[in-house]
Amino acid sequence: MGNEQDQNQELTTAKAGEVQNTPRSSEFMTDRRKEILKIVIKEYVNSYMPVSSDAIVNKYRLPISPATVRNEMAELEREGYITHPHTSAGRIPSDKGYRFFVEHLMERPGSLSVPEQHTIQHQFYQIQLELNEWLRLAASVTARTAQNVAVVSSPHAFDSRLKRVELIGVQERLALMVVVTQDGTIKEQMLSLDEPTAQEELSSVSSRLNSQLFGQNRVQIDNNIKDWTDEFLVTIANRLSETLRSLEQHNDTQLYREGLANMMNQPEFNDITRLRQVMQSIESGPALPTIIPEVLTSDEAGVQVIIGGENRFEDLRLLSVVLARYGIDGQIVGVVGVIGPTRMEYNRSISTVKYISQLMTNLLTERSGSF
Amino acid sequence: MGNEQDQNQELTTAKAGEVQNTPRSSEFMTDRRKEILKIVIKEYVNSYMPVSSDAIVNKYRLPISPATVRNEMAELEREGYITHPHTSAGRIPSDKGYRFFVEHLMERPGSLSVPEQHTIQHQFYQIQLELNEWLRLAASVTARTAQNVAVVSSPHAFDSRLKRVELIGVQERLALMVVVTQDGTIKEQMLSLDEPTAQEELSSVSSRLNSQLFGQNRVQIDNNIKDWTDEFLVTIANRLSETLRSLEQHNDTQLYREGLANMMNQPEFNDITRLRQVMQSIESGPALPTIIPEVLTSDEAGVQVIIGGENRFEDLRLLSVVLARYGIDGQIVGVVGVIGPTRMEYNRSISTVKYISQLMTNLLTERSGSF
DNA sequence: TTTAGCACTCTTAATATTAGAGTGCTAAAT
DNA sequence: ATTTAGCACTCTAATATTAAGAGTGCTAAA
Repeated sequence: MGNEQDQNQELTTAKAGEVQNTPRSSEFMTDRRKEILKIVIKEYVNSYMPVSSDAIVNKYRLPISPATVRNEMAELEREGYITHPHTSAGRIPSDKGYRFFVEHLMERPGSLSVPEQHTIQHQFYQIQLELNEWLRLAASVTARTAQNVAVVSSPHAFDSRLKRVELIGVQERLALMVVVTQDGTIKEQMLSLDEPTAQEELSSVSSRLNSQLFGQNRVQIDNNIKDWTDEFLVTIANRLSETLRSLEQHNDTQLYREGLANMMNQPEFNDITRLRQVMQSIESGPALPTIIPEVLTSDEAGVQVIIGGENRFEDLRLLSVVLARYGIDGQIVGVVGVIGPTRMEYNRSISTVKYISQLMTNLLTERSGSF
Repeated sequence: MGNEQDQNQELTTAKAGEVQNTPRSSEFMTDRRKEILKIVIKEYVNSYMPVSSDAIVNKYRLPISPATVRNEMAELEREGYITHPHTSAGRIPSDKGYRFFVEHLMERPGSLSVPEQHTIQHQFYQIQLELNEWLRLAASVTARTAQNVAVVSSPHAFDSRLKRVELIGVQERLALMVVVTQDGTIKEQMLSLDEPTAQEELSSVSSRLNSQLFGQNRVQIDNNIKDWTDEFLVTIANRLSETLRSLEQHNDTQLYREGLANMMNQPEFNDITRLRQVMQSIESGPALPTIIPEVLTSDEAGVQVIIGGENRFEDLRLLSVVLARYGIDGQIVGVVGVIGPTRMEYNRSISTVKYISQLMTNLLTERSGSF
């Protein structure tokens, strides 16, 4: 409220605007146009109602007339930053408008508020120790904080090195193999054995594997066992190597989704067709499985924003995705993100994703000490 | 088609019906009325269209007139087995009608078709070894087979006995504890330690725990460690005991849901309000967390069917739930189920749930050999 | 360059109209 | 004692009609 009034003081005529402070990146985007675009987005994000020239002038007490605003909006539309749903409707932002907003207009996404940080930290403290569920819980916290759908991918290791392997007999011919890697990943796998095997033998095998293969990655292990002779030992070592390989492959990546309900209630999804389309995109569409590996390998380290599919993902047309990597680059990384309607609070989503990815990185770092 | 014609031969007059074969359980439900109810349900399940007297007579070539059918339908309605959406619409089954159908009219749900069984078995073969994901995969297979939403609860143990515990150093003061119980459950837990501790010491502790506490449950362990003196050993043993307790408590139960998309496309959910309501019930409603523990402790061993919430669960009003227990009674059990609109193919859902619960039981049994 | 004024367009809601589907009831037929 | 033909009646669903109002774009004046 007070905020809006402050900003209006910069807002007199276009000329005055152009003369002012910021080194303008484009001839077209005068300060006044920026301001109008900003207001259109702000209002539309809050209300999901097309924004009219009158409303802008009245609500924000601008020292210019609705007609002037209309002229400017017409220009903004010509350049593709906003549109009309129909002739006699107010303006709504286009994807290009959101893009410009996110890059130039939005207040720099700061941190979340301190109380919020505390709430999240508190929840994370509990997550920390619950290895099985921590990704799901992280997704759930993210969804709640960003008030949208959250996705979290299980972390993917680039070079898994054995920290420890245990073999536990389950039945005469069935054993459980638990593999822990240097980066803290745990993978369980059942092995069916050709011969009945006692726990003593399994223990002896695992202790030999531990002492001889500790700290090695898949390639080293494969090399190492080439000239081993004990057939049983080699069989198990092979299974171990396979397990490490499966960790490095993407097909092990799991995606946790939470908070569909948050998004479902947004007014843009009062249209049943859209709601269904959007749900399916998120549950089983092709976009996420494409984007996530990209983010994992991207050079960009920070938060990435994809608005309305950005012409690449048809099924994300109505959605925006805010993503960041978490983990330790080059060793073990995953993705955490927020999905919502293009009309989302970008600032909040970005802050959330940034903060949570940070926390998740800390957790992983802790867990993967090279101790 | 041929099937329907066969059945019609029993269908002449009400009197003839009453005289016939089956020992009738109620005065009211003559064979003819049963047949009509059956047809109404069958048609409605296929088409989601209210079923008219004419349609019944024509499509099934009944040797009676539409007027007679109307009279019978009026009776069925008076007794609450079917209803009208409005005066000039055909009949649709009520929950009571579905209930009667499931109990008396439906062909006994047999097994799934052999090819289907093979498909499922094939998928299960892969699930078998993937311990981390097997529940999710089971849910996913169930959803696909029943063409509805599937839920699977993680199995809950009544009396967890230690099979093996391993401690793996992660950082100086951070260790990973992996607990495997007799019934094959694996639980990982991070421990933060008061003092820096080397792997050797951790290994020595775990081997002592293994040898002294093998096969014991939480109570026995608590008893056992009372007079231990090694402080560190006691600390760890306590954490172990806590972990076993958490396995026995319900708060560890996780619910896997799959196939929301299947249900979303049903025509009854063209109404956006219903769709949202139903999604929320399934994602976060109170009904499932109430029902599942009931099923876990119920005397009823077979498949249970809850139609339209059966007056107990307001948020399931539009849904039916088909549930069965899997696992080993008294040791470790979970729940697998199918959720869909009340207008579901009960036969198929029941067969599916029956078959899958069977397979899951086998898997668990295999895994929990008292070897 | 800005703005007042105004014609114009399009949406949305409300209201009417109509055809047809399917029933319930009555009275005749078996 | 059932069953059925016949028919009046009810309600839906689709389509058209109307009217009010929101908000624009354009023109001409400030």
